[in-house]
Amino acid sequence: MDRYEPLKIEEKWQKIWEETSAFKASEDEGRPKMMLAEMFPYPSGAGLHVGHVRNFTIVDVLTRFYQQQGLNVLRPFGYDTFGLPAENYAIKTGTAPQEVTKTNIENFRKQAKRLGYAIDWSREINTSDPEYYRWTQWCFLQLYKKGLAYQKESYQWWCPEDKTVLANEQVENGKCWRCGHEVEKKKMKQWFFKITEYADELLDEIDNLEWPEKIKTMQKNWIGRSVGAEIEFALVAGNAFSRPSRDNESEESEVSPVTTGRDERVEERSLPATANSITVFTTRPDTIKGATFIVLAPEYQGLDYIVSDDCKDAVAKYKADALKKSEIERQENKKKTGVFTGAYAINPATKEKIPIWVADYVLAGYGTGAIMAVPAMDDRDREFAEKFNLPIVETELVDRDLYGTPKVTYKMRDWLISRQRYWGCPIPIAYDKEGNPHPIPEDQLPVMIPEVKDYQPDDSGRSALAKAKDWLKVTIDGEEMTRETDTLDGYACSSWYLWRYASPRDVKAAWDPKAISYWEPVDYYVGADHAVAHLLYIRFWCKFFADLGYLPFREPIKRLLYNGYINAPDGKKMSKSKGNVIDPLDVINDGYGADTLRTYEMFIGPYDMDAAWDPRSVGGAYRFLNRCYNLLNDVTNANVPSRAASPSPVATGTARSSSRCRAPEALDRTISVRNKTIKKVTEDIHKYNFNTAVAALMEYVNELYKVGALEEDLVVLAKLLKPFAPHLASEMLEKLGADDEWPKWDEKYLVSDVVTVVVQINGKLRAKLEMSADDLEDEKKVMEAVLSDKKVQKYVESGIKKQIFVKKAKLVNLVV
RNA sequence: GGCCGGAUGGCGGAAUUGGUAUACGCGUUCGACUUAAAAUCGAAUGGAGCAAUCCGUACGGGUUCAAGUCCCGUUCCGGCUACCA
Repeated sequence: MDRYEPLKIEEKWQKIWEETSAFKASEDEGRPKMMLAEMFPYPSGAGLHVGHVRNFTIVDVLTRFYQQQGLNVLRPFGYDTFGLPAENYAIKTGTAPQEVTKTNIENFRKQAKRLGYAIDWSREINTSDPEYYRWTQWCFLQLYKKGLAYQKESYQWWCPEDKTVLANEQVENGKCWRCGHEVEKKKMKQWFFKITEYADELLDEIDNLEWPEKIKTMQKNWIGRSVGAEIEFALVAGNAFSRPSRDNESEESEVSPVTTGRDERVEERSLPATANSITVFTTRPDTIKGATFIVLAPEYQGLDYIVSDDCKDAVAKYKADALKKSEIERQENKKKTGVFTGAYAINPATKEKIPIWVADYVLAGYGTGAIMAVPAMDDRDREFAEKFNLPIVETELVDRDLYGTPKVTYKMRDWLISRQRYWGCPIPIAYDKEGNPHPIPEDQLPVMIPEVKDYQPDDSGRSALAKAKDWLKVTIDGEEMTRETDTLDGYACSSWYLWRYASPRDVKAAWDPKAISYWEPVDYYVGADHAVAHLLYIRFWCKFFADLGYLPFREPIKRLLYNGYINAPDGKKMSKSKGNVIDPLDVINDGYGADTLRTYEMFIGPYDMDAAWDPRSVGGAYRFLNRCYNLLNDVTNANVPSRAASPSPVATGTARSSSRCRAPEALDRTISVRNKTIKKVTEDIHKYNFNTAVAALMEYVNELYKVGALEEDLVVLAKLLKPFAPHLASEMLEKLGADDEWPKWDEKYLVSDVVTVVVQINGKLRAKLEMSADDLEDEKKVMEAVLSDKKVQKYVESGIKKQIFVKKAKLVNLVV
């Protein structure tokens, strides 16, 4: 009698899948398609994480489920390889990131294969492969041509110690995540993508997506559309037209690092600088009669024009203080501060003269940087008014359009894509002698990443690309130019990779229109991160390339599944420094095998909730698969004496070709359970309830252990098991001589002849009666049976006030 | 501060959407097999009680024949966001 040896079985099937290219997909107009993908991983040196396994296994369960249902399924795989870790490693060791990346990919691929994923390996992609990033550069040029890639001055986080720009998430409490040095803002000319151009469509189409509500809400909030009005408040003559004595232009360019604390939103806006009026933005123009003062942001451009002489010093001091305050200080201290400018404006609705104040609770980067304060309606305005004794008047509402012009504003800013880093996709731009940008001609792509010896960035604020002196020189249309040394944000590389999967080896185009229109949009996209950034950027690019005619759809992802994290047994995040990391390969190699690991991670809890790893529960998944294997043994070796140590009915009561071993009732019961299981597992997978699908399979196996298994029971078991434990299931199906076609259930086996009726007295369970299903149809018969029950009679001696019969629930409730 | 989720045995979690609370798994206990252990198989397992029964889904109310599920209030926990006018 053989034992369940997962590593042996898994090696065998992985070899078969590899040699037969079992999951290679190709377009077939005659068959319905299904495309699934996970958010492709960054191949770190640490290899696969149990979190990857959960993510990839969800995709794999769905992939195999639909394969077994006969769909033409594409499940590709790729690597998101640009990024800081490889660059840091290069700086530390002098090893080229290309080398590190190559090693890491090989390791990831090997590990993913050990998990038995149904991947079409011929479609593997890697964003740092020149054959890939030439098309990333092509995408950039399309955006550039349409004016959606542009340059402007902007402030960025800068670590003076590491001499590098930092992304927002690399700044922790105002300090560099690597060296702990306090970061500062540095003004640099930066490239942006004009995502705001698509703000409305990105927002409006969210509601049509089959995405988790959580993600949809986050995207809506991020875009942050506010419908309101801009209203002009005339300044009171006398203080309105005095030009400031000194030229403040130079000062303006030094100050006003307007930031919002959000990624990629470091930016300043061109603020209105009118000298005789102030334009405010409000979502409540109807409350204008309650506007008793105006507040300007400290950075408000033109502020100096309106300040009265006696207030100049106070305003200048307040402004200087506000600008000196760090981001953290401004975020932490929410107490209202501000100063009077000495100026007044006229409320167009009430014709009242109202004072103009400066306060840092008004943000320069949003709206016009000026607000009309309605303390009777707005909590912040009220707090400010109370603190500075400004008038608070109850307001009657007026028509919204009476005094202003309708205006829509967004919280979302354009996407900053410049990175002063070596290990990224070079921006395909060169500058002429005057410093004007020129696109690199498409036939000169890719702009290769130059080889350098030293990857460390320096004080110049330029990436290490600047050190490749020869590479910097380029001739375009006979003119000598200098290349851009910034690289693209990694999110640019991942904004189109799903389309590359359709024709990954295409040398003529980024993607093949025919292949794209067959496979995409993606049916299922599964990930645990990037709720806003990546998932918004890819939607943006999709709309852009649809407008250009390159894509036949405007939304790239039909259904999104957002899975939870797997934490350490103590409930904390796994991390190398805490030493609580579970290595999935260790779990496999310990003898449990990949099927156990996969099944366990699907059983661990609802897929979208965080879960804590429980080493002991892994054994539970293993025992379950072991029981499946033992059933297989019993059925295929029916004439062999039973396991010596196991006098279970399975071993003694089953035979390959005979149902005589089971009593007729047991046979009926098994048919019913089998059909119920098919239904439950099928419906659960459709609802992504992978944990209860596995539980249903466990129940099924428990039942087969009790009453004995027939060949047909095991064929069904193996088919249903295959998405979760494909190696074992394949082995079972092979031994049973069956295909893997997804089984169907028959409703007629789901209804049983005998039903249990529950009797409640005053809502409390008091008795259970067995009854024929036919009798249940007749309320009179049911009540007769209920009232003749001795236990029930005991409770109803005092008489029945009311009786309720619920057929659907097979329940009777008696009120006494 | 705002928005969105949660709270069920010793633990992870089920519950047909108002109808038998605790499926399935882990753990624990007992039994079988074994020289023994592991593995495997079987049984039990919310709490109190000899029992009949009573109490149990964070807490306090309510609606209902019937509430884990619906409504009102409270307390914790998690996520996102953070003065966005």
